[in-house]
Amino acid sequence: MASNGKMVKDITAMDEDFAKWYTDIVKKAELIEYTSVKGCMVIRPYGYAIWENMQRILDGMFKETGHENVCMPMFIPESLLQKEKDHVEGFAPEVAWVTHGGSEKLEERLCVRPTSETLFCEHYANIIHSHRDLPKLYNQWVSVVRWEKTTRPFLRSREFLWQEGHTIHATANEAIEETERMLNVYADFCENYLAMPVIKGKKTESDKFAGAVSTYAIEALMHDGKALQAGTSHYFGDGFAKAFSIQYTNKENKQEYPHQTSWGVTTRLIGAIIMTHGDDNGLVLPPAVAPTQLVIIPIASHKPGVIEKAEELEARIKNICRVKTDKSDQSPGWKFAEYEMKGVPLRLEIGPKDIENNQCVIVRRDNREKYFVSLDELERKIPELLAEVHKGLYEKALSNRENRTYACTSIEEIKKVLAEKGDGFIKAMWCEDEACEDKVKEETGAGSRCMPLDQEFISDKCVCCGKPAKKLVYWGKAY
RNA sequence: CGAGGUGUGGCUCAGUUUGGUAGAGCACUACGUUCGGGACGUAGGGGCCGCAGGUUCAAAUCCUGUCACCUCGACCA
Repeated sequence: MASNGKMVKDITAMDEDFAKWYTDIVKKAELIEYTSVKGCMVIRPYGYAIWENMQRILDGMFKETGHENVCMPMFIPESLLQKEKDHVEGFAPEVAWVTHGGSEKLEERLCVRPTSETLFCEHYANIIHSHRDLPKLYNQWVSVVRWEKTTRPFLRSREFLWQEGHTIHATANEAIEETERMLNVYADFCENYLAMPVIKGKKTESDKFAGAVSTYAIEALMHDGKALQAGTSHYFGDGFAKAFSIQYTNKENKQEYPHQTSWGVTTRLIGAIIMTHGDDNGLVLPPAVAPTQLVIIPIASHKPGVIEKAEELEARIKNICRVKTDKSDQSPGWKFAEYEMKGVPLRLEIGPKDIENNQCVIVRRDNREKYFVSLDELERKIPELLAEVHKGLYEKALSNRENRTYACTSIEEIKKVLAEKGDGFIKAMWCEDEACEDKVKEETGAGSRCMPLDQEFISDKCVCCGKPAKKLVYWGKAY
């Protein structure tokens, strides 16, 4: 029982308060516990159950798109990591090295995987010989390690859980299609299961994944106005294939280099949920991934018949939602606060008065709306309310994003908007010159987030240099 | 790695200026009364005051060193 006291003040306040609010939730909702290894966290059962639900849903989506799960080693020999130049340059600063096996020094040190492209490539080189061997559509659920300097639970930890999809195709087009397909799967997942609206877009050249030809991402806006990259999908071209000598014989009996992709989402999505839906009373979980979707709280449970009725209801509704009954001897008020802190979407109160009237009280977590529901109606009403909670969360998040998205046509305007209205997404045109991209970030603090797939026209001039603009870019401060 | 800050029961902190028996609230344990928004009473358990030296009759408090963590920069799913 970790929860105690009230939440830390207004979440819309300054950065520092927001950070405090966030770390408060991860502790009090019993999502994580810190460890003696800096930047590494224990994901507690409640937090892990959220991840398990995400895994189950995503895995189903991956199977539907024809992907198979595999498992690569945790260690990458240094020579293997170094085969692709851009890739190693991007990751070298943040990898952890294994230098000893037992008491003996290793001849070649091994890095703890920060991502597994190189391992997949080595494997592809072994198994791909003919066009008949393509495509290969793989995915793995593992943890990776990146030796970050500053860390924050779920958003940036030194070890984190993720899924990484890796695919290899005969043609560039097929690989590009795969890259876009998986980006859409992620967007679908975020919007329809996590109730979190996202912007689908392409990263700028300077913001690409190390070794990629192009990187796509979904970007979400947290309710403090900062952007969070919620998932990425990369197209590699044949760069890795060349570096790792992956070749196949095509139908004309010629040697060809295949084209690759990779894509991933991480436990960072849990952080995204906290910062998208959470409020002053704690966590708010989207029903699709909530470990408990409905908690039954008996009122005056010492009185005859109350516990029995609660148990009876639990048995009845356990087939239609994930339900739990709290029979502990805490006071009802304590329990209300506790399950609000933990973000349980629906609360069902059942007490002597209700039993007398053959009804119960159901309260929504997202807006605290109260419903008196006849006990005969539960099977119909509960799924309906869960769907409404999802809808309510999505709409609230969407309107927050819309209210915090500003179209600007000059650096001065960006500065003014950010100063007057606070952080958010800035929509502005760009000439595709990296110098302008850097200058906008330097002067306003807002970096380029992505070039949305749905391009809009705001002006024909670059927000920075005034030369002809080529792309609409979303800019923002990011986690 | 640069700049600031903080280390005192599980948590949040007071006490440090001016050295003199280690404190509070919450949490925890037991029993009883409660129960529709974080209940109440009674009794209890839990500390080398981050660590190491020094000054002193006496150090959480003063001095020196050291370590850890946090915030802000730079880097990042």
